[in-house]
Amino acid sequence: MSGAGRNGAGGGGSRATMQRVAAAAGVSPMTVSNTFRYPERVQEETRARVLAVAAELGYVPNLAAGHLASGSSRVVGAIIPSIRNSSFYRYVRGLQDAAAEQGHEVMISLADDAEQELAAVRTFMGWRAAGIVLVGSEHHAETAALLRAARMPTVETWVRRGAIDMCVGFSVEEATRQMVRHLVARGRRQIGFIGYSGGVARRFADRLAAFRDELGAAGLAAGLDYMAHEADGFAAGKQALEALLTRAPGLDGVICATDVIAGGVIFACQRRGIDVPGQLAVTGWGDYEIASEIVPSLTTVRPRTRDMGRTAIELLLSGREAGGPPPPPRDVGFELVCREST
Amino acid sequence: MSGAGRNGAGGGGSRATMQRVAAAAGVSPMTVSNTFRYPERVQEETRARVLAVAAELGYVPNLAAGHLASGSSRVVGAIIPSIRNSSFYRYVRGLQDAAAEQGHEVMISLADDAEQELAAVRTFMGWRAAGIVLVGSEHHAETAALLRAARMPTVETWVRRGAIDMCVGFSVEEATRQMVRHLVARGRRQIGFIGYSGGVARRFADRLAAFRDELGAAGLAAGLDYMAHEADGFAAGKQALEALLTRAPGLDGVICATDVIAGGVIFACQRRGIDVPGQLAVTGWGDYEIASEIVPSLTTVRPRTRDMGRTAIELLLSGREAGGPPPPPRDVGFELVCREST
DNA sequence: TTTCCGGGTTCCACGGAAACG
DNA sequence: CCGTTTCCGTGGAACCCGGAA
Repeated sequence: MSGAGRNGAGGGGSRATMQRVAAAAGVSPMTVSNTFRYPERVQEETRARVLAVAAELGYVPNLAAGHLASGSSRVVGAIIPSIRNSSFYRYVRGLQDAAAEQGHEVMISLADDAEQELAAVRTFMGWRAAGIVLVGSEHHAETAALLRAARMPTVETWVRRGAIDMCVGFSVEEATRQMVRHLVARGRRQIGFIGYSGGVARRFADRLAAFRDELGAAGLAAGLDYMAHEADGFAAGKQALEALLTRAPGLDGVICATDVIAGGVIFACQRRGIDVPGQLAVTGWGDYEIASEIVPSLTTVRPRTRDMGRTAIELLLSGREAGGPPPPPRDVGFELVCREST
Repeated sequence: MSGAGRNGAGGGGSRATMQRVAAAAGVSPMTVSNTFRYPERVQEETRARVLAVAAELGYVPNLAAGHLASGSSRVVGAIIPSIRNSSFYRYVRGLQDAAAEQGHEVMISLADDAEQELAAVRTFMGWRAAGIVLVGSEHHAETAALLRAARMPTVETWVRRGAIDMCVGFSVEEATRQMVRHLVARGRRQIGFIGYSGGVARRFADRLAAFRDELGAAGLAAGLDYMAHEADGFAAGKQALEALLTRAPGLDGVICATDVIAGGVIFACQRRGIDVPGQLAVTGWGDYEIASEIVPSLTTVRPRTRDMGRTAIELLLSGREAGGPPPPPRDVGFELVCREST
């Protein structure tokens, strides 16, 4: 750790403070402060001089000090489980755009499991973020306790029932039911479901239940499901397809928990010479970009991820009374996109 | 009660401070501080009591205040241009893992253009981050000026020549040359190159030059290249393939700037009935997961993205003397992965 | 403008208890 | 047996940088 100087010298590098800039520019510290926070309050000439000196010294106002003095930080923390797929991209863009409109910044932290998520929550709380956005409603017990005890404004996304504070999502049950009805209407009779096991498994529990329920309602058997290891993306599809075909050689439809799994299924079908959708109908989830490009293109669920991001910020920065009841869950809806694979 | 402070604003909601925790636990603020920063200095019994009270109040030490007081932050800012593909995932994991080992946190900010990148740099500098990691060497002029003036430790990644401070990457020229030689050795004679235009175009300039140079060295014509619009992922491949085939109906090999473009090319070939690799050899870049799963699987370049992330952190936290010369660029290498598509 | 914090850390002083002579 | 040293947990004072009255 290079015990660099007691103070400054090493590390952060920036020795520039408001005082120094003020001295160098021949103005008072207050003027420097105003130059950055309320430029219109400072005469143009003065402002230009201050900015020039600041640029020369590499000075940027110390947000930590500002935050401490003003008591409000303009940072929103977003914790996401993975950046491997494009729907999170749109989601994060939604967060950032909406936050920027209100003069806030979004900081992102990646967390693959509940443990890491908790650590990230601690950090954001340490920064006294204006709010925190999580994905899903499965968290470390301590995460929920901490956020609630601190009354940190929190939004859980991608789910319709939050466990902590506010939430925004869409009905995965309804989407799953529509998928099943779609396949049944296309004449499919032996339909399987592929999800992920592991830490994210519970995220798929509702879908699996809806899948079974709707199949039952259609008078079809509902025992065909397979949970692939979550670390496998496309490979999960291959693995699952093999398992399902062993159990049900007459399988003629498969509902996948993500477009990536569905893509893996399609690739596996290409290798095994199975015709999609002739022999097997395949559906995905998420409407990632690959869904519209793969051959055959993929029937999938398109959630309004960008809206979800925007709505999360809206909820977070709505300025609800601390202690007041949380606003009701928001539903941004989804859309069934039918393509060649069914 | 909620608006305890002079300016409520509803903000963080957390009114828990060290003082309050100390009072509630019947100890001095110092003991609370020690409990969190140097647990071993505090007697176990006292520590347990403090932690219990802290949990109850939802108290987490205020990092802004801490950083202000100590003059050093344990945050590394990473700015990445996109989270649409899996190589950034591994890269970010590398950053986070390495940072965690040294007790640091990585905060991520997404920036699609130089303007946004500069804003993110400002924010991280405002928080007095311990260091900043950027992607590429194409930045806003002010970005470089600011970072240098403030002596902010900075690492540029994915490139071998940095413009600011330190850098880590691998030789894209050498990788491109190997690709070309690989295709030529496979008997290809009309080889095209597909990259992206727009803001990221310059990132591909070196590759394009190496492509032309190596083709020339092989005695082949090197006029076949196409820059697709960067917003298009897979679709760019389709678009580019059509353009190239129009110009060169005998096209028998194509080098793509990313696996996603290559995937798009393969999908387009499937639609047009072009046999890959029979009629057309296709190569990608990045070894995203799809490369090994798509049919046919993709010959591609596998950069050591995870190592790149780790190395970036290593450089950043190496504790170099402020003002000293930056360490030489680091090369983490790459690997040519040959698969079915060639 | 000046002054006074905000919330925490660093450095050092304090005092009780155990160990030593 | 008592006085003194050592150790260690705890608390006090002086800041860190910028915002608001």
